[in-house]
Amino acid sequence: MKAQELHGHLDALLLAVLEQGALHGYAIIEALRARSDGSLDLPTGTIYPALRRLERAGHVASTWSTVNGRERRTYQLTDAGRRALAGERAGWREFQSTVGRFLDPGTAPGAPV
Amino acid sequence: MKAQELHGHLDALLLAVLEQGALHGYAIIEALRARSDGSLDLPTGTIYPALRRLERAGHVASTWSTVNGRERRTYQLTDAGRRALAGERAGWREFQSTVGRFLDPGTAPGAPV
DNA sequence: CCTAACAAGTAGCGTAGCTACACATGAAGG
DNA sequence: CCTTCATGTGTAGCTACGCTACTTGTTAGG
Repeated sequence: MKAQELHGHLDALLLAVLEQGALHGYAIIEALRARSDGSLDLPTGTIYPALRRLERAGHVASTWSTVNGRERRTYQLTDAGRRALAGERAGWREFQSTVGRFLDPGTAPGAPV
Repeated sequence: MKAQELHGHLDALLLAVLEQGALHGYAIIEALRARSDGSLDLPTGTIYPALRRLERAGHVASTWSTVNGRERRTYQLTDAGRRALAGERAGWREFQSTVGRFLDPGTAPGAPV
């Protein structure tokens, strides 16, 4: 999948992944790849800056820990992040229904696929 | 709707609108606004360059005409454009399903909205 | 006359994901 | 022992693309 299409939706994906439990950056990349069956294979140069953006926005918080001599920065959702995720979900639904109206002819929004 | 999210999907929307018949730039903007119930209100600075991109790519062709003393540039889908639209539709479905896997099931475990 | 709607267009900006690096440790293999 | 790979974090610079703000021109209405 062309990952450029993610533009504007990556934050939502990161928040959604972290919703199921705190993870460190590298694990987030693997989680995205696993849960998307390999469709989403995002480079570190995309994920790390995105996580710092989310932290600066207060949507995630990070804590350092050392595992096997390696430094890990584990990210967890904040309350604000959880609220942001809800907003992102609403935005996604609107986006999906709006674009779908043009690209999914015949598929009524809300109808079971 | 935040229109920035369109990133990478605008071409598909334009092709989809032109699929139903040739239109000039201004009319395309109005068609997008109408068919999206006002959600998509795109500025000319977005549409005109996008149409020239599509023309350069060979996905649309344009013809000038004069209506009421006003110059109109009418765009119509080419065969390549029709094929491109089919590809964009496939891409959209994949994108939708991939992102949806992260953002859609979230409402299930909590409370039905 | 002046403003608003119609119609097309460009220059320059900002956001954000990508490429290509650098750096460090631990495990595996020759 | 040394190399290579997987793990793990991070930055600098590039590029794509939609947006803001502007210009040009015609017709219609107050």
